Amino acid sequence: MPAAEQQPAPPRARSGARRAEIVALASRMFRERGYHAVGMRAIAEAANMQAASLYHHFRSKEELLLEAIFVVDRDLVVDQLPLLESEDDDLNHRERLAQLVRGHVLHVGANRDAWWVAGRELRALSPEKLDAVQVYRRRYQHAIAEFLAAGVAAGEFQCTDPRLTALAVLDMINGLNEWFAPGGRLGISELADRYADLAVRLVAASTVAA
Amino acid sequence: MPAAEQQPAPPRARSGARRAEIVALASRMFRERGYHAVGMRAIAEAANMQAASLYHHFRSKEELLLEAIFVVDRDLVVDQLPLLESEDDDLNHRERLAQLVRGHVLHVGANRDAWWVAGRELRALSPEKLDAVQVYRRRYQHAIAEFLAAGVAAGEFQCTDPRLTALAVLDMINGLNEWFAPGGRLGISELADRYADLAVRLVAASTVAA
DNA sequence: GTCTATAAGGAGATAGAC
DNA sequence: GTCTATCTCCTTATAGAC
Repeated sequence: MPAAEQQPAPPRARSGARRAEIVALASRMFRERGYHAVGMRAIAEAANMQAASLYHHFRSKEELLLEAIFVVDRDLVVDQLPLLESEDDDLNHRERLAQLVRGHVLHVGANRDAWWVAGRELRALSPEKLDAVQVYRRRYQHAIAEFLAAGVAAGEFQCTDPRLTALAVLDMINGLNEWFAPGGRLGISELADRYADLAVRLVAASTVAA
Repeated sequence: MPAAEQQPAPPRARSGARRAEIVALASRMFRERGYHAVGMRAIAEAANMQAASLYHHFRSKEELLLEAIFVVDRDLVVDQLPLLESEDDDLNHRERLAQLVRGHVLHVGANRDAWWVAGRELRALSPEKLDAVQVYRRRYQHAIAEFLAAGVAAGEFQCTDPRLTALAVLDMINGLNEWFAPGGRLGISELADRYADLAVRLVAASTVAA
């Protein structure tokens, strides 16, 4: 995560360690109480510093939010796209879909705070920052829709509206973040398997013999 | 909606018309900008009054929020439960599930603002008010899980974990509210039909010939 | 039922010392 | 890189006139 930060770079701090700590900590607070309900003073207190010191690391509260959201959206796309786009794979579409869903569920489980914030606090971003995030999001949705369509063409899937089904699958997975908590009835890896099964059922051309 | 308001009643205004207008208007603003980002002054301005006048109609901003959330959650349960609980129906489980999903999708489409707020601003409620809402929500989830289990027992459904599948179906539908907008590629009644199909695919015991 | 005026406090952000 | 002190503005909510 703290790799590859050679962008135009914010005018103040650009280094990683402390900055990343603060982002993680703010993500958790945003998740628990909501972006607008958490003040810079509260974040500073959790980081054992004064509010003014936060402005050495971040230009504004919104930059803090963007960092939490953007990194997660970008990471998921980077992790998952190869699975969708590789053509010369020896896996069939059904197995690749299952892998994709498992990977997505595990990513959500491993980054609950950031996913929660990414899912619910987009509105707090300025239009330009919002666009930067949604570029990744649209690319992911589009890739999944294309993949489902390819599965239909290959005779493995049956799906009247790949775009809609892609959204339905993603919404199903993202909803998990609303109620999942470690230590519950089902662990995240069990959930990954079950959601993969559910997704396959949504598109499989006929009943599947495992 | 404005019927049956003979509860203990808030100490100030208890009548309906203006109050309901303000709730609807606040719901839209909460949806667009978020509960904490919308001040009482902004709500008052939209209602063509001063902030202080709002406190004649509502004891607090939180009471306004509760009204938006609670009515919607309660209404959905009241509308949908009969479909799940009636036993002597001549419809099979598959058709009843399809009806349930259609009803839910249409309800979301018809109450977008309120559903959005109910889905995302629960945290802003005090613990007692939150509980009052979640009683309805849990009842609905439980009824669906039981219904799926009954469908399995009847040999119509195949479903290894009805509780999880109930959550997955609900999350899939509620996700719709994130991206649905009237005038888009698909209208709400088309979406209702397609989501009903998807839900049936998730649980049907074998491929379904319509 | 709506108003004006205001209380009491919190917000994001900045200046400038160290 | 962190501090103290402060600016400016906005927040929810109330008091009391009309």
